[in-house]
Parts: sequence; structure tokens; C-alpha cells
Amino acid sequence: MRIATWNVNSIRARLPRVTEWLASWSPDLLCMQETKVVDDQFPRDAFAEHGYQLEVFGQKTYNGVALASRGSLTDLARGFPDDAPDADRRLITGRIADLHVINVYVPNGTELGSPRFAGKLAWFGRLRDLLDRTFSRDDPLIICGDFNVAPEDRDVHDPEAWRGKLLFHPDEQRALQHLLSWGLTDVFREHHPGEGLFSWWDYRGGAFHRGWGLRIDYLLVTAPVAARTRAVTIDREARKGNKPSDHAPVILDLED
DNA sequence: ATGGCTACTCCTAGTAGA
Repeated sequence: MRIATWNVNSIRARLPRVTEWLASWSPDLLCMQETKVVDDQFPRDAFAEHGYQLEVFGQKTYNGVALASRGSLTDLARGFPDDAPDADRRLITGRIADLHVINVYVPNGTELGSPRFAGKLAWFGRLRDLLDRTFSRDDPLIICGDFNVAPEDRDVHDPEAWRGKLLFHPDEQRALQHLLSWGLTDVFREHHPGEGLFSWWDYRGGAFHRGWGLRIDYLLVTAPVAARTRAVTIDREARKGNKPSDHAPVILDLED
């Protein structure tokens, strides 16, 4: 079983890269973020041609999440249960085989001290509430996506330059830690403890080429999933070449 | 990293992302 997460930064702009990547990696489930398109304009045909069924939860211009699956998806839910009708579309949940998957695009926060930054911290709290109310630590559960926070110094190319800034602020790290403390493991780190391993690089200034990145995309898993993990991979190749997303996919391989 | 790019839209300027 292969589960992947990828912030595609517009599915319409990224469609050739995403379909090429699906053909190459053949994940059982791809969790996408920042699809940036309303549901009836999602490029569904390209996914069907590659053997994937889609569940989308998008909006115009911003945000948007989607699940592309080769197998049957059940237990679908879109957004938080208490979302307002016009809430940002940042979360979609489904089940593939016995695995519950929550695909998230955590708010960026825009600016420290802003209402949106407070909303980012609150969003982490709502995610924790969802776990408390809906799941057990013993469930096979994966929460994956773009969390928009680098957890530790080793997740940032220059921690001293980034310390206290958006994406690397202690308040964000505490909010993430509270989520993890529910009973989740950042499974990439279980397998790759080293430095210099990132999932996002700024488009500007040749950041990718210079190795200036952050690790803000990951898969958080419960113990039953961690025990089945064979490998976790960041596909840096997907950040290269023509019209890449600024994020790389992260891939989790599980024993069936 | 001062910024430097990319993608979006009531589209050629402004907003947002991270």
C-alpha cells in the first residue's frame, strides 16, 4: 500500500506533472492540497485515464484538497463537522482498505500576530478536537498534507535565520506538538533523522538549487500504521524540471 | 534572504502563498 501527499499548487497548472508522477509512482492514494479550483472544473478526465477515482473539495483561486485513489474510498467527509458553509476548503477525509486518511492543508497564517495567524493556531486545535471526537489511538490513521510549520531545527535550512518567523514560530510548533501528543508519529523522521531533508523550496532566488528549503509536508500516523511502515520518501525529483510545484511529494509505503 | 517566483482573477495589477 502506497499513500502519497503533495501540495500541487494548482491542479490545472500542474496537471502534466501530476499525471506523469502518478504513472511513475502508482500510489494507491494521492492526497493533494492547493488544488485552487472549483469542483466542477477539476480536470477529472486525466485522473480517470490513469485509473484513479477522485474525491474533491475545492474552491475558486485558493485552497482546495482532493483524494485520487486506485481502490475504493469510503467514509468520506469534507471539512470539519462544524464548518460554516463558506469555510475554507482545507480538509477531506476518507478510508482506503482499513486506513483512515485525513488530508489537510493547514492555513499559512499570512503574518505573525495577524487574525489569520491566530486562525492557523486555532485550526490545529480543531484538528486535535476532531481526533478526540472521532478516532482512537488504536485506529490505523494517517493525517497527511501541508502543515505549514517546520517542526524542528533540522527541518529548516537555516534555523537561526528562520527562528521566530512564520512557518518556524514556537506558537506554531506548540500547536503541532499538541496534535502529535494525541498519539501520532511524524513517520518520515522515524526513518530519516538527518538534516537537509526538505519538502518545500521557495520559487525565488534559486532556493531549490541552493538547498534552501523547509520540511512542512509530512504524514502523521498512529502506532498501528507506524508498525507497518516499510519506507518514507520525499521525491525531490518532482521539484526539478518544467513548471514544478514549489512542494515535493512525500510517499509512505506500508506492508499490505 | 531586502527582493529575487508563480498562480490566481471581475486578468496586464493586485493578492496570496510560504
